[in-house]
Amino acid sequence: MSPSLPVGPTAQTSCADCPAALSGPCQWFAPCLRDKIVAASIHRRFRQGETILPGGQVPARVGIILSGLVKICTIDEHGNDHVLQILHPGEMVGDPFGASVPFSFDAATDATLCLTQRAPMKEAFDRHPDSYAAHLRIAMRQQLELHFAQLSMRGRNSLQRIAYWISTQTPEAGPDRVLSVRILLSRRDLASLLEMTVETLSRNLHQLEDRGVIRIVTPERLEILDATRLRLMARFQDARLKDALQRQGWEWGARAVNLPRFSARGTRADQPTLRQ
Amino acid sequence: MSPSLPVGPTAQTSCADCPAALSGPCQWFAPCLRDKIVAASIHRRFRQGETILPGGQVPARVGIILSGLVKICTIDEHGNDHVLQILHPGEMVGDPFGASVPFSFDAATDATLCLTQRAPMKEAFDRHPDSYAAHLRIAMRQQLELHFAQLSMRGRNSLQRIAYWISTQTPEAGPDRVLSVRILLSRRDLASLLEMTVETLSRNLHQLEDRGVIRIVTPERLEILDATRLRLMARFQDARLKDALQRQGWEWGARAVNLPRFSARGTRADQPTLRQ
DNA sequence: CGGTATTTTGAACTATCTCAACTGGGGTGG
DNA sequence: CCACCCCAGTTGAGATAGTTCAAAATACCG
Repeated sequence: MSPSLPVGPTAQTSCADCPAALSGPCQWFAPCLRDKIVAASIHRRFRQGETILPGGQVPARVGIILSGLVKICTIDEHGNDHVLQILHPGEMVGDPFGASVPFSFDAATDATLCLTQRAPMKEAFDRHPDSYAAHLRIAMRQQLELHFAQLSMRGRNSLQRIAYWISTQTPEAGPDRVLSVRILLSRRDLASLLEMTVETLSRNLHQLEDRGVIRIVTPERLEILDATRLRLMARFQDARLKDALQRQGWEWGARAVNLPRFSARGTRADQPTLRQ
Repeated sequence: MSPSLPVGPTAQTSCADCPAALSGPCQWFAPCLRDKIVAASIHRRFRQGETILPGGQVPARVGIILSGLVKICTIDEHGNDHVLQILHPGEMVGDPFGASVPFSFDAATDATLCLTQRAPMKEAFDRHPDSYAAHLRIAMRQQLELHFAQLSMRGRNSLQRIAYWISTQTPEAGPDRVLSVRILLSRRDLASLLEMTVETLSRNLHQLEDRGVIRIVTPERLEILDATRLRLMARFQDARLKDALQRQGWEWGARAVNLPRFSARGTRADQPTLRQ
């Protein structure tokens, strides 16, 4: 078993169709290190509702989601839990550096995870400082996603939030090119994620149906009849964001918007930052 | 100017009382690199409401907040902006690795920032891979804070949210040991941050006063009369979280809570993860 | 089929928003 | 110096989205 072989025999079967193979941490490491990690990995199936990692724990392993959905949730003092975020295949459960997160990670659907011992992974990180940068990028991206999720709630009513959520789901194109979305989450989880009661969720879904935007085939299967109107209702801001990304060449403090009463006051003296 | 000198003459005045001196990125680097960065830094004052960094820009500099508060905000299509997060002295504005963030950073109060050219800082990061780890830790902490902020909204009514916000502020002990809080944010910003209108904010503050929990000395100065009741109203979960952190020795999938219909079904066959 | 869990519907209730008017302090200009 | 203005903050009253509680309907599974 020479260390130059990319993957060992056990790994070959495991990693061939791994959704994290391209995005996850496994590919940051040199083959020899990767082998070690793979050797320390196990696949494990979790049933819907099962707790994968309870809050406040520092687990001996980190997990990468292979299939299914994982919900980050917190249980308040009344026993009702709030879904904060949904994690998809390829994303990580648990911090590889051993930080304890005070939220519980539960299987939102039946799910399989690739569990890796944290110790060898930590070692691999230390030997490959580059991997820190890679992991950092991912962390920043997740934070950005969180900000967006937060944004998708602000100033939106329940109908708009559902419309938004549906339009973020990647639809499957059916036989006659009808776009359909499968709701993998239970009504309870989805309602909690979208900050509303199951009742309003149900009512609003049917309101969307009444307005001819979607069709509820079965409770877990929707057809999107009017994608444009759906996005309008969701107040999708793609356009605005793209615009923002295109404006270039900004410098610090070059523009002041939203001036309250200071507009006329104050010295415009020191503007040390323009150019370079 | 030998590279072994910890700080150059310009820096000495600047960095002596820097709030980021202990927590910020400056202290991750070796003195010689730090000098270079300090040489490329400028202090700059921003007035309340001034835009420090508009959304979607990749600035040539990153800033560290020295004093004042910075709001991360986004302007929706109707022109009203939503405050997503408040940054405090010591925290960073702009990504040192040049990621463009689609949110605008505005001065919530008059504020001073230490602006550093991104290029030399990036260089310092690359030469000191350890600094990646340090920065990663900070990123994770910020993400955790975000999750908490999100949590502080869920399932809470406006009164509870204000109570929560007040109890997160660090109070100053007055002369006769009366705890007082200075509200640096405008009502508009605070209301936006807490997801309510200025009217409800005002009403709820006065309701807290009527209930004898706080006293509104001036619109921007509160006295906390009953800290215990305030925390109760805020539904502070410190206790629960501490509990969670104390439970140790957890392993993956050892416990299943919240079992829906799968409780009786399914094989309990493969539990490959216990011990080690 | 029969029992159970989930989803949907209904109707009363309530927190929050909206719109509009009022207040008071600080700065401005006569 | 005083009157005025302007704006942030406060208060009031009506409108409404969303909750709550309760019950019916549907889907799921042995």
